[in-house]
Amino acid sequence: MPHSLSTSTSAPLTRAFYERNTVRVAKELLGKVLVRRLGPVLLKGIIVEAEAYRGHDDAASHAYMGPTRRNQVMFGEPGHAYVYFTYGMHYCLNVTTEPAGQPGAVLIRAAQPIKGIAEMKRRRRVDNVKDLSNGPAKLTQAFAVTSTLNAHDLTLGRKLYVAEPFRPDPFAIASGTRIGIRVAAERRWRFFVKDNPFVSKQQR
DNA sequence: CTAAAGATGTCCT
DNA sequence: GGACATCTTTAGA
Repeated sequence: MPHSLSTSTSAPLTRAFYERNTVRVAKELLGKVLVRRLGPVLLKGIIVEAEAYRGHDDAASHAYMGPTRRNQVMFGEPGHAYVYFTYGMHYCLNVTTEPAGQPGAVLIRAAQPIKGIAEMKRRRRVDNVKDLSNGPAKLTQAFAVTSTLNAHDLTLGRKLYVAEPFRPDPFAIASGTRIGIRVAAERRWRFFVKDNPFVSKQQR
């Protein structure tokens, strides 16, 4: 996995993949390929870090208090993008999980770029590949994800989706506590590819 | 209506 | 290790 250069991918993951327990989906998203289509330009990265956020049982989740205008997509059909704006300047990308009516989302925190790197460098205004998408807001900047993609259906294979890698390399999964939260901080619902240099923070 | 915090990144010391 | 940018959303009055 750490040095996979395969850029071919298969069809988008189906609804059934997302329509399951959020923690499990978070784990299984590791090693999958995030694909962004910008007209003729194709951007791809292997997901190497993700966090699970649930509902009434998860005080750290946006959905903890119930549905609001911002989080409503978390309560909808699984397999859609949940993009929110935070800190007055950053976007974060999630994919929705669990059956419709039941909230859940997985925050995509980091990816290993494998295609469209020049375009990502341009968007990020940095030259080091390791700095392109090793963090949730860096990733959305590199992949050109903003609120216009909120609620986008990820099973259609259009502007944004997730797919199986063509030739997956084996890798080990590690878990840790979620980053940047102040409640429910004991839960180890952050998953990442062990020893992968594109993970945002390796500790814990 | 108002205030406070936020699933962060960058630059500085 | 810490300050700070910057503004939407939300909870609570």
